[in-house]
Amino acid sequence: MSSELYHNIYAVVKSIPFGKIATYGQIAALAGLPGRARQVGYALHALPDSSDIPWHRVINAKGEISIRSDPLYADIQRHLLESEGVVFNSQNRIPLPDYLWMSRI
DNA sequence: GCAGTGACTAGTA
DNA sequence: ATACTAGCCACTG
Repeated sequence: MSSELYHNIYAVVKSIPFGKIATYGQIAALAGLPGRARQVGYALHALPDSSDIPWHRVINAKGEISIRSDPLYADIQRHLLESEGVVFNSQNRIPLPDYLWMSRI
């Protein structure tokens, strides 16, 4: 099932540049779903692995990788991000001001 | 149709 | 810094 809003979410995620990240809340707001960050997570969850959507560039508001039912994906996501030059700090977090796609200001 | 779940977030303590 | 809470709403059984 692919509603127009889901399509919108995917379009926004696709527009995140290489080496940059965005939060679920940002994606929701840009896709016309202010305050519905959970729906972004659900939309990405419904994505097939073969998708060309850069889902790994979406992280939570703390700069951490959100764990799915299968924790294996956290490793995959981290690896994908590191291959794009994203550096994690000592707490396994991404310094948001350094890599955030769009400023929160 | 109702209740539980979840790749979330901002607020409060 | 961590822990808990309310709000959020599509999806699932």
